[in-house]
Amino acid sequence: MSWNDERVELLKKLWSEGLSASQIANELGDITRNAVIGKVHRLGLSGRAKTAAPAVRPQRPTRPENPREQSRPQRPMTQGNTALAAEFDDLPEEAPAPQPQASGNVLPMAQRCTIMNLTESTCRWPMGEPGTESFYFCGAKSNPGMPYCSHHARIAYQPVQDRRRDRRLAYL
DNA sequence: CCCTGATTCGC
DNA sequence: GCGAATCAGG
Repeated sequence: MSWNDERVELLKKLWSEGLSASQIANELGDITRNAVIGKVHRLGLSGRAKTAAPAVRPQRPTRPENPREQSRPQRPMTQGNTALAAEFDDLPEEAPAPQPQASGNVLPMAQRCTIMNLTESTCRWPMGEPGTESFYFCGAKSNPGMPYCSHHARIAYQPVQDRRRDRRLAYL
């Protein structure tokens, strides 16, 4: 399949809505996320919702030799749109009761992810003993719609893991 | 290991 | 222009 106007338009829409490349690829069908990303770049709509400027120069270390290295002019990077209003669609009632690990040594207080530090995208896997000073949260990056990071989500939802990222595609 | 976007380059 | 392969990272 190729990029007709409809597909490009849908791509723009979904991309601006904050869907990931693979989600969009999945939606368009018969296309990979690489194709989507490539198209996005060609269309010049890359770079949405970045918090800080990483400023890492690309650098392709192991590639077939590249004779002339051209200096790259540091793109201005106009980014906005930081917040993607995330709503809790459904925190599962079948909430797993993860067993907190009672370990001897815990993170220093300064690094702990407390309830105050939790955001939409921080893993809420409890660590330490609840109700005590040693209690905190995993705090790693959680997956969209999930209260846990991918690691802990695996532990949490072992048998049934039906729901995925298809919720928002229901109306299409 | 799952995922994310970014980049390069042969086609 | 296209996108697989690759890179860098969460």
